[in-house]
Amino acid sequence: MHRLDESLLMSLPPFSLLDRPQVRAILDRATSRRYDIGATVFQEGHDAEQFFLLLDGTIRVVKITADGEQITSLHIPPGQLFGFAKAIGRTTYPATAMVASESVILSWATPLWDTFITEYPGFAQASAKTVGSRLTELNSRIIDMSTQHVEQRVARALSRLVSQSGQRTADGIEIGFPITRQDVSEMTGTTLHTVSRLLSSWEKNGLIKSKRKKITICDPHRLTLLGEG
Amino acid sequence: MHRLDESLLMSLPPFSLLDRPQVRAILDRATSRRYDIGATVFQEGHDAEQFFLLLDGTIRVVKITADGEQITSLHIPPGQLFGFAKAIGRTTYPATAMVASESVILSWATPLWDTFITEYPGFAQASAKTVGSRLTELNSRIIDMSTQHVEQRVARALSRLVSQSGQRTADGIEIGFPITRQDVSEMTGTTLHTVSRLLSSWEKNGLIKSKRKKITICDPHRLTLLGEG
DNA sequence: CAAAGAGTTTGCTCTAGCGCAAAGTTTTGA
DNA sequence: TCAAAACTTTGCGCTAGAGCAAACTCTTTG
Repeated sequence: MHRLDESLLMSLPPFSLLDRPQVRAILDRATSRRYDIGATVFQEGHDAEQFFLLLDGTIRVVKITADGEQITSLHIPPGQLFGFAKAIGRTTYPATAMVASESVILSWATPLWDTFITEYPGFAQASAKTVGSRLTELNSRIIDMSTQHVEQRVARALSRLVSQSGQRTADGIEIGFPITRQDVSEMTGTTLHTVSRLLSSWEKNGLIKSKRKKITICDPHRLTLLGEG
Repeated sequence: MHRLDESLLMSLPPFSLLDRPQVRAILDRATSRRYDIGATVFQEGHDAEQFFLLLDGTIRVVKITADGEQITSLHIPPGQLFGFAKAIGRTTYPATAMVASESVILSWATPLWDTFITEYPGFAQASAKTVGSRLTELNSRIIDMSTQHVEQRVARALSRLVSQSGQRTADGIEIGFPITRQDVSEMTGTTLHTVSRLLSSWEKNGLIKSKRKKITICDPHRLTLLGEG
């Protein structure tokens, strides 16, 4: 394995408050690995032996409901820590992490978490921020679900995805990883049928374009308006 | 103000990993205050100047939606820390905390958070647990909202409330603070009408008893079954 | 003790969106 | 190259539950 280049990584959220030697020290203890699409990084309930940093790609974090249905609880964009059970006082992973698009992931053994937290206050602060933003995100999803209609929820979900991992293309901004109607329905608490109908009608209005597993937002502004009901 | 008795408080979650002198030190820096029902402890968006520990009573944490509607994001039972913006990397409160039943609350100036965290690893660990359980709770509410019908959601909400702050009475277990149909509807993303209808029908079946602002679960087991659909 | 206020119940109507079914399309892989 | 598998679209009927309206009951207060 080649040595990781700290200068490229220093600007990532978890490291932004650290100086170069600190980042160097942390990276020197990391393992880097590439994962294919569909791979499982860790599974709900398993012992949290490692924590992770997504360098490139997308991770989908899913929970399985009592009756076997699967729902997507969040998407991790590159540059974020995930699977840090230690930070939330757990010893097992609370959800399953799957690779949504080919990813490069750094990992560390869980015991290092405490080391980093105590040795690098900047790291502690940054990871608190991450946890905080998850909390905020979940909260606003609950609000959405309790007050918004599905059209608005789907619009918002797409907006979020685009802002996390959108990529400019000729037609507009495209969601940076393969995503099915089913996926979107799992994120918004609806059915793939309804999502399909919505996307079709939006496509007719020129709001989006979509292929199989691909969604491109042509008019992000109008989409946002839709989401605000 | 009289001196707080550390021996009574040592068993509370935030202190359970600390020894007596440590708890003593923390308590010596706390301010204790009683709040009447309906009072506001802090408001969303305001500078987080303090963090809190609920000794007795109940706190309702609410968020206001874009269109002015208010939704209850969680209830704090006695013994829990709340308003710890620092722990989630924020400088302002992310929600509003209102007093749901007459409460006694300890508070500390926010800068002390860092002091406690670094000086008392047990405190850091315990607060991570609290954050973690909030995360878990929100997550499972999202799952509920996306997969369960309102009858099941309401059943679960009542179960949660009862397990957090239930009090034995002659008829069964009663929710330990005044709560309206409207409140329940805000917790479950439905309307007070639907909640009222549900409670009425449950009352006919002998599952619950309810007065104005009071709900008593006569048959907790059957309620749980209902919640599992 | 009246009168206002706060909370609850119930009836009725209407529709968003689910569930089911079936056919179309794209991709995979043998 | 031809199935089979995976994904998507569309149609149709149906119901959970929202929205609205109105009456009822308990509580507070002047």
